[in-house]
Amino acid sequence: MYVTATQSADDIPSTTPSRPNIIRNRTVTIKPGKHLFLEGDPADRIYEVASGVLRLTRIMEDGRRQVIAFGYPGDTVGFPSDGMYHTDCDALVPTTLVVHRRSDLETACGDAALHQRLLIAALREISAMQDHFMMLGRKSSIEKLASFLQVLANRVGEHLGDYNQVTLPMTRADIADFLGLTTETVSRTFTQLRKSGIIAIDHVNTVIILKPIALRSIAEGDDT
Amino acid sequence: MYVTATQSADDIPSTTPSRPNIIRNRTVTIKPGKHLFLEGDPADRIYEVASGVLRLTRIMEDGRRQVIAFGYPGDTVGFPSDGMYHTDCDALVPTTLVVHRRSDLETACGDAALHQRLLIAALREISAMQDHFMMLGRKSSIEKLASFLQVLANRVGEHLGDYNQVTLPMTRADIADFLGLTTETVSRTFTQLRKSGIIAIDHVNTVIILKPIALRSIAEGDDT
DNA sequence: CGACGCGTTGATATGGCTCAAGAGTGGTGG
DNA sequence: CCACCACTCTTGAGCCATATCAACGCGTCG
Repeated sequence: MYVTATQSADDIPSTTPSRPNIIRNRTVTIKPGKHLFLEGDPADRIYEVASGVLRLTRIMEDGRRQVIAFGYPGDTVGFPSDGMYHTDCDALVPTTLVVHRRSDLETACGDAALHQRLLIAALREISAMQDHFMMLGRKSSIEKLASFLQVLANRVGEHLGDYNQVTLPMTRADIADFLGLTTETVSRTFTQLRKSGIIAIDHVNTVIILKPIALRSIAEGDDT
Repeated sequence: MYVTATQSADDIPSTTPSRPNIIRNRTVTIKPGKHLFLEGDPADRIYEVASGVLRLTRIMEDGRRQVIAFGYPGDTVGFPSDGMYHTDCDALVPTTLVVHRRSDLETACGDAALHQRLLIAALREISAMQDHFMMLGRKSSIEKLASFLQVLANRVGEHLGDYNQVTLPMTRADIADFLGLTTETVSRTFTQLRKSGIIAIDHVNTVIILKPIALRSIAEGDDT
């Protein structure tokens, strides 16, 4: 019962608050490169990622970009403030989303369990962002990249024999803008991790973690 | 009816969810240097700053510190995730707080208006953190400091004739750890803004904004 | 008065940026 | 199937913004 392909979220018909879940929990899919919403758009919907990967970005007038987050399955995006979105959001790969209405989060009078789930997601978001602050403000480039791989490995790593394999759907530029670095530095740092035997790089976007403990100790800064 | 001085928030008696607001909206004050909570503490309370200034910090094992936020009147702190706090929180000046129970946020079955207010605060927090990301990841030291002063001036600036005066209750080290810089760089950047006539510095912790437009254009990066 | 914490300033070091060139990769059309 | 093009990734060389190390002034407090 998916709404296929390029249908925009805005095409979803509104339903009255009292309607049952079967209508409210609509699903949409979006294609790579397509925007789910833009900064400043009125925020009527909240999205849970069911499959795929989203990219949340902020852009300054002069073009400097910050990737705020990558949205993986289980993540919720589109929390509104002042009734609008505060980031751009697009898809890195074909992505399936469960659509909720903003009122599902903001008013408790509908589905209480859903309301609770969205709220918990917002609180988890705050916590995750606090981690990210430490990363952006106080970590070296190698610590940043190690932390990044560490988190991805835990969340979406696939076991490959003894090792953990991570597929990166984003470009080096995306990683750079997420970590507050340049693409060149990200590339060099990948090389550094590879040459020290901590990771192996299959195709550019496939990383195998050979020494998870070493990776973790770099990420935490126990190392130097 | 304030709970004075050093009484910890944990001393507040629990009330059943159905009890009226008069008990639930308790107020506490904490003194400078005293901790309201620490990272990892079980999070049973959420606090609204009524007066004063709080400091929210994260510390790495090797001592590196990131100031996550300063909590000014109107701000809400202590959003829990996994049932615990994820930052340390202490006071920079004597601070008065309205105490809410975690369940006031997490369950909608009590005071609906309060629930709503805490929820909005959480969403505003997410939005504010997104701004901060851009600052940490992509701005130069002078842009960071200009943004910081800009935000403070808007929120807590006092009009002083034609100018806007901001009192800084935090040290240079706090500002540095908030902006992802060192105290030396913060100090030098203050000097730079002062020498260019954009701000004046009265006592160390009192800044007068002489050229708000110039400050803003630096903060936004319209400048270079 | 002395000691300590904080802020400023100077000198030097360096991590990550910038600029530049080339190598890999994927898509497209002939 | 191959040639070409566009785009991404990698690597190198040099530079610059910010960190680091160090000295000193100033105010506060015991």
